[in-house]
Amino acid sequence: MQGEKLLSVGEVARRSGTTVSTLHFYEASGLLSPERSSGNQRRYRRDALRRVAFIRAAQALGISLAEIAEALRALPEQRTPTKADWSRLSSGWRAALDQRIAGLQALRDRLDGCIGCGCLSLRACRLYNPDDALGRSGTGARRLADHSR
Amino acid sequence: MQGEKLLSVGEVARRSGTTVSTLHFYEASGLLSPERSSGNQRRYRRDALRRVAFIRAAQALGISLAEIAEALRALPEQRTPTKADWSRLSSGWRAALDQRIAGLQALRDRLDGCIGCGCLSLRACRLYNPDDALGRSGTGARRLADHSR
DNA sequence: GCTTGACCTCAAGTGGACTTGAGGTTGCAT
DNA sequence: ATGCAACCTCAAGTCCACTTGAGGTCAAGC
Repeated sequence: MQGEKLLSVGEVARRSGTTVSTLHFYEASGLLSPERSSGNQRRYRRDALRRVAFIRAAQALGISLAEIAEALRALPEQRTPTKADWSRLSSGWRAALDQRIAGLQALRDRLDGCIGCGCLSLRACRLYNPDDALGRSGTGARRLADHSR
Repeated sequence: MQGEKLLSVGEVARRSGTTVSTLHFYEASGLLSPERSSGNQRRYRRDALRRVAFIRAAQALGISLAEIAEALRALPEQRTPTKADWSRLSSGWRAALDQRIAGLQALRDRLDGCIGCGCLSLRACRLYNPDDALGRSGTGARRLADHSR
C-alpha cells in the first residue's frame, strides 16, 4: 500500500483554491505539515485538500487560525483521521455555528425592529441599547457575505 | 432649542462601551465628526451614541469600517437623520445580513452532512468539495460567536 | 547539458482595526 | 490659584492573515 500519489504545493494550491504562499503560511502556523521530497519540496497527501477545505470552512465560521490549529492538533497528524475524530471536531464547530447564526438572527430581529421606526432619532432603540454585548468580538467579522473570490 | 447637552469623549466611550482611542480612531476614519469645545475638546451630540451602536452592529454584520463610513456619508452629518435615511440604510444591511445568515446555514447543512460520515477519509465530501466558493472572503470573519467581553 | 518553470527560505511589507505612549493642555473642584 | 483627572495630537506599535520580494535550487523536456 502507500501507493498514494503525493501532491506538490502548486497542485494543492490550485485544487484547494488557495495560493502557494498561503500554504506556506499555514504550514508555518502549524496547520499543515507535508512531507518533503528528496529535493526538499513539499509533498502533500491527498487528505491535505480536505484539511485545507476544513480550515477555510472553519474560518468562515469565524474561527481563528490559532483555534483551528489547536483543534487540528487533536487529529492525528500523519494518519488519516477516523470518523470519530472528525465528528468530535465538527460537531463542536456545529455548536459554534449555531450560536453564531442565532446571534445574527437576533441582530436581524433588532434591525427589523428599527427599520422604519425612525430609530436614529428616537431615544429608546433596541439597536442603540441592546443590553447584551453586541459590541466587540475580536476584530469583528468581515464581509462574510462576499462570496466573490 | 439646541438645548441638547453635549457629551465628552469619555462619556461617549463609557456609554457606548468603546474606548476613547476607538472614538478617536473612528473620527480619523470619518465615521464621526464631533464638534469641539472652546478648548478643543470633542463634544458629541447624543445621537453619536446611536451612530456608534450602528457602527458596532454593522461590524457584527461583517461590514468593514470603510463601507460603514461610506454608508454613513449618505446621512446628514450635522442633522439628526430622518426616518427615511435610516430605513434606507438599515434595510440594505438587512439584506446583507439575510445573505450572511443563509450562507452560514448552508455551511451548517454541509457540516451536518459531514458529521459522522467519516468525511475526512472519504473522497467525495461536500465540505471538501463545495463547488461554490466558500473560501476566502476578506480576511475572514472572526469569532463572531464570542459574546464575552 | 541547458533552459524554464515550479519550487525553496527568509525577511519585510500590507491592510484593517485598533492600542500605546510621549509630551503637552483644559476644566472643574477645592 | 492650584491640583489633578480628563482631555489633546501625533507617531509608533500590535495582532492577524496573508502577500511580496530577493536570491537561490530542483526537475523535466528538448
